[in-house]
Amino acid sequence: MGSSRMTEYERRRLENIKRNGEMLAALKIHSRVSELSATAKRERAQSKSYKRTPVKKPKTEGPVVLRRSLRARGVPPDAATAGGLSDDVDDEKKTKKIPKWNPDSMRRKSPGEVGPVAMRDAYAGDDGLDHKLVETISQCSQKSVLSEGPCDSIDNLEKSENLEILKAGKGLRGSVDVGALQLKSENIARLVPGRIMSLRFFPTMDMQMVVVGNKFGDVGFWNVNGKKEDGDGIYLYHPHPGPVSGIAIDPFSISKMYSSCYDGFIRLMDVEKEVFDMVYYSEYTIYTLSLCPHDTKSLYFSEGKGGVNVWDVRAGKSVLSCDLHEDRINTIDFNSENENIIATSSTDGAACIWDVRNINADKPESLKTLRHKRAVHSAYFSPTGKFLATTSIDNKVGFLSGPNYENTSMVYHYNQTNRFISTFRGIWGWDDSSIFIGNMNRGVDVIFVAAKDTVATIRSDLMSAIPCRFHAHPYNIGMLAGATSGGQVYIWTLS
DNA sequence: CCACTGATTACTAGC
DNA sequence: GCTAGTCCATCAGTGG
Repeated sequence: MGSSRMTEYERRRLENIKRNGEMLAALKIHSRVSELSATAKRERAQSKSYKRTPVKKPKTEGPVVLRRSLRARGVPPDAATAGGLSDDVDDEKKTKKIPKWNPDSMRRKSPGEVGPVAMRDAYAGDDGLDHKLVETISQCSQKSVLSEGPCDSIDNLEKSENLEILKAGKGLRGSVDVGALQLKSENIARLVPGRIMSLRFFPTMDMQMVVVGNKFGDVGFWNVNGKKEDGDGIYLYHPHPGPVSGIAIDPFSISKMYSSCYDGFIRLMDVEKEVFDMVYYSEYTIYTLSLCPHDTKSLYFSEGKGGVNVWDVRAGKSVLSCDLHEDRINTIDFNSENENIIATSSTDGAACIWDVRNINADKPESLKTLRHKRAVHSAYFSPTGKFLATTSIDNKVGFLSGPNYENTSMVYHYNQTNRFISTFRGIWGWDDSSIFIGNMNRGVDVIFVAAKDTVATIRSDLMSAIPCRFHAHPYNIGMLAGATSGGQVYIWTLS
């Protein structure tokens, strides 16, 4: 590499930075929200943060063997070891390659083995609070059982559509003035080290609990109302050996939380048994995980290059396994009005709507396909199910509408994140009016369907990083969580 | 068709 | 405050 090449490289790099700066500047003009804070010194709000045990000695184990997705290599499912727990422990597991750039994954015994892991063994904090999370969730589930419903606050609701929605395990609906969403300093915390890949609220009104999964296989919990003596309600676990790609909590039993991992594992955190149980393991990379809302024994997840698997947790077997896309599937979402209808988004550039009762595994045909010019990173149905919103790195957010989703509209949104920032995914709030989506200027853009445009940007001086993954609290209208690639979580509230 | 290479440039940990 | 390290994303370009 000669010095003249370096100079040329440096020049191109500066040009790129300048060009991106101009793009951001254009975005700023577009936004109707004050940009006063864009260059202002940001206050660091890090009073709350995860705590972990000291780094254990890195253990070098045996010969290094790289596991690769068989599906990605075109090996048919029969030839793979995909399947349930009856399969023998894969020897490769014990010699799994530990990336040298990831000291975090070496700090303790990696739970990359088949079988249950006790929650206390997976606890990664050093504060002696390893049982506090169990107590908190148990108390909450106890209440739910007594009230014979998802929670005991149903009586406080108007006897309306919302009651039915709650009983069905769905989220509540309602409109929110986005201008009223506030980010308070006590609602910011760092839950895990490194990049957050998945984020969920616990579906209950009895507490405000978020859980995140990061790139190192850590899972962090935050009881937002947790007391200071309880570690601010922040608890860190390490149940997976690699990136946590999906989290799903049973809306009828919040003591059951599923999580998936790039390394092919699905575990069930069962608070009653106090273990991270092994539910599924295969050679394929699992990119996303979803729980069927009305049939919570059915896990839907994506495998390898374009595959979808539907796993019956009770029976311990697959009820459907087929290739729906040409490349990795990034999200699977259920239509709340008709839960036989799902939407998938894929790196192959398509977002598809399917009827799960009618998928021919040999020749699957979608009800509807929306094509983007590049990879699609999410496809989510609106709260009523009447719209589908897609997010693609082709800098478009797509909306499908109409009785058969025959109407398409594309809205410009800058979706270029670099390799250190997770991709943006536009998520719905509590009604069909708009979606929330991160932007590279440390804000949350609100795109209104009717306006086909970004009509507001939520910003705060307290945000020190880009929020890229979001979840709207299913039962607490106006409570929005955003996660960053540095392990932080922001929670906006209405008051 | 696939495998590989190179560029990208936000954030945090740690001095 | 500043700097080094990050490296399981993604795309474009290449070479077989």
